[in-house]
Amino acid sequence: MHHSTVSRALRNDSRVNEKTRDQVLAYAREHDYRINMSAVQLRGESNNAIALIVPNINHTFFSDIISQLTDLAYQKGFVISVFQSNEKYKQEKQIVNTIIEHNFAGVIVSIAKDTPDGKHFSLLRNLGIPVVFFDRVCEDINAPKVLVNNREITYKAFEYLRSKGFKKIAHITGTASINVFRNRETGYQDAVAKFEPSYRKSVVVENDFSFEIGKSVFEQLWNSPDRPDAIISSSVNLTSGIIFQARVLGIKIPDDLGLITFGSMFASEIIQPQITSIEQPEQEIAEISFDLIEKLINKEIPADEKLEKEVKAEIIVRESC
Amino acid sequence: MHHSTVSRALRNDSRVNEKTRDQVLAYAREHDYRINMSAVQLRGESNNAIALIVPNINHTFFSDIISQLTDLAYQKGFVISVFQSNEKYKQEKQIVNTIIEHNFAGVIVSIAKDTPDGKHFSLLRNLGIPVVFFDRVCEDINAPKVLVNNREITYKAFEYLRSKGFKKIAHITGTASINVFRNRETGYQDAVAKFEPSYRKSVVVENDFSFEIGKSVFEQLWNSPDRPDAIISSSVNLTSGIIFQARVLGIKIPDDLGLITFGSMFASEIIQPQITSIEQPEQEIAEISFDLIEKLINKEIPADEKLEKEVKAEIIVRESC
DNA sequence: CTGTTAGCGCGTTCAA
DNA sequence: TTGAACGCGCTAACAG
Repeated sequence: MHHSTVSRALRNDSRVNEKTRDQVLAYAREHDYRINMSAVQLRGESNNAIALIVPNINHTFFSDIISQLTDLAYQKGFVISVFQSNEKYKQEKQIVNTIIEHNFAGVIVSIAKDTPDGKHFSLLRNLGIPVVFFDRVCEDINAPKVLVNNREITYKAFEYLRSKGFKKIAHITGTASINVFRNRETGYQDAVAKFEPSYRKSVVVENDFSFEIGKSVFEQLWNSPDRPDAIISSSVNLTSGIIFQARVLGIKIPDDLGLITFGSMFASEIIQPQITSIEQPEQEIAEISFDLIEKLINKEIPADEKLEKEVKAEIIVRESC
Repeated sequence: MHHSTVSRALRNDSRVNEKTRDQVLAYAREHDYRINMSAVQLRGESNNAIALIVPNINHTFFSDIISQLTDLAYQKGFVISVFQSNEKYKQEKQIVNTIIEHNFAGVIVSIAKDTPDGKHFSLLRNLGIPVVFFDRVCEDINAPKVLVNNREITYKAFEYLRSKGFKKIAHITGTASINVFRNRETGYQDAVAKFEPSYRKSVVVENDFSFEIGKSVFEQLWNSPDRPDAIISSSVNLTSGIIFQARVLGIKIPDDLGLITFGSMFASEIIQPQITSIEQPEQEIAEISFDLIEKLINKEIPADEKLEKEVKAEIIVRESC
């Protein structure tokens, strides 16, 4: 039997005799035959592996999205391959090289903190590998993007704190070079301008968000002349530090200090007081991102489409303000 | 210039003229030329992508190991590609198929809860792709394995609880079909036999460990005739539920109930009381696993070597017992 | 329905 | 030092 007949049989090509096909399949099963994807890809055939690049796997927001995407992809016959940039532009570029070399079908990405531009991603697209950005995006490149309403929700968080009687609301967030944190800051500034122009305090944490940084930033803030009576925190790691240090200093939440945090605290049920939080719709982000990359791979959308989808975070009211 | 000269130049083959090589490299850079890995692999060349299969990305133990492995791999020029089996044997087999089809250099794996045997992994090896198991392993296959001293540490946890005066120590753990939980149970049974033969209570949770399951299992246990005065819990998710429900029922930890949990609670600093925990050396597990897969890939170890490395978990004493 | 041929991009021969 | 020819495993196109 000729190998091209075998090839057809294995792909259930209708032109092959049933008996022949069954014979081939039986033999293949018997001998654990596997198609060689390298050869398939060499011929330019499609490929069902999608690369997912995240700054940090070890972070609830991203690991939730990874899980969701993996499940979605399986249902559609795709495989998600996860890469961690570790917040480093350099590693991100290395990953992009690997993706090019391994000829992935598409890429879903949330960029590292210090990624200055999207040249490496343009390159991907020039080589025919479509890219979808989510959450943290490159602004100098036209590509489908899934964004969170950070500006709006921060504004609303401020508004909510005010409605609870807090007057001196501070904002602890990340570097303005990332759209996510810049937009939160804009929302904060807008709210300050609207509601309480007399108090304004933003703390920008350039380091990685951590428990320790949260402790020290909070203590410094508390002991400064700008002592706030409420805080909007951009990260659960910082928030843990804030809660801990507040406890150390004998500060009562929410009596002495109101608190709203972006992100959900693991086991938030057993932390007292339970922290009011801004929850981002991870599942929706995953769904939209996957839908977009699938359409790009199938060329239903051009790869340089300027397409921005916004999803809405929401405030889950608990006990901290 | 002939393409084979170009090929040589790109690989820094010594037989090519320096001037020619520089010319080629300049041109390649200029045009963003990338080598086509499919073609390379088709020729049977090596490949620097290592697949990592975990039951759940969204779980501290595994996401820590993923992070560690990713960093280690980068330092050695490898790329880690993470796959989530979602605790499903079926998905695990699909992943193995993908790995075969994409011809990964090697696989590091911790198996799903319902994986009955290691046939799919034997297949990998028969096809020349080496496998290293860590934590949850297949017992019917000879391959390098990285194991945690679960039996011993559970025994010690029991011993420690006893030293604190607890008499009725229960064990909440997972299905005995997984080596990890079976060994913990053995450690528990050994300790019971040694120290306190009059009380013995194991609860095996077959479902996925979750906050809700933790709540209900604990409440049931507390209201049963076998009410314990201390618990060793196999999962932080279960533990959260236990803590929550204990609070609901007005049970004081550690006064009414002693508690030791496997795994670290996120933000454990702000949970009161702080929970005494059994911490597994994620970094060491990652290092040993990577070292083993690297040696297997380089054929410094035969792929079917029966090689078991044991790492030691340790008890971090906090306030819950 | 099945066989034949050609070529995907690369690296390895062998020859020049 | 370079070029030409071949084949890795597969599939599309064409021929039978």
